[in-house]
Amino acid sequence: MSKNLYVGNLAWSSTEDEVRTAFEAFGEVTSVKLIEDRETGRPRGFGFVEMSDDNAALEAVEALDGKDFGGRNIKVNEAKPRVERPRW
DNA sequence: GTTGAGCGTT
Repeated sequence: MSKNLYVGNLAWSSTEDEVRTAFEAFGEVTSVKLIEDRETGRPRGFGFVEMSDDNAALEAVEALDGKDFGGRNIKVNEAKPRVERPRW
């Protein structure tokens, strides 16, 4: 099973590769998505990490939540289900 | 050349 994770309080200098590497230390990372402002293009300082193994994802949450990352304490939690694009 | 809560548009 896969689990989707929310990562917040990221440094603006943080990249998807850094986040991916940090989470790959606990399990296989399916995808990494850093969110940035759609209007201005500026990084918002948070993102999402999808892991193939849910228990590994929980391990990463417990291990990386509140930990120093990029000079800042990041917040890691289970992400809320994103609304799929409505198509009608 | 900036800023700081927070859940994304593939």
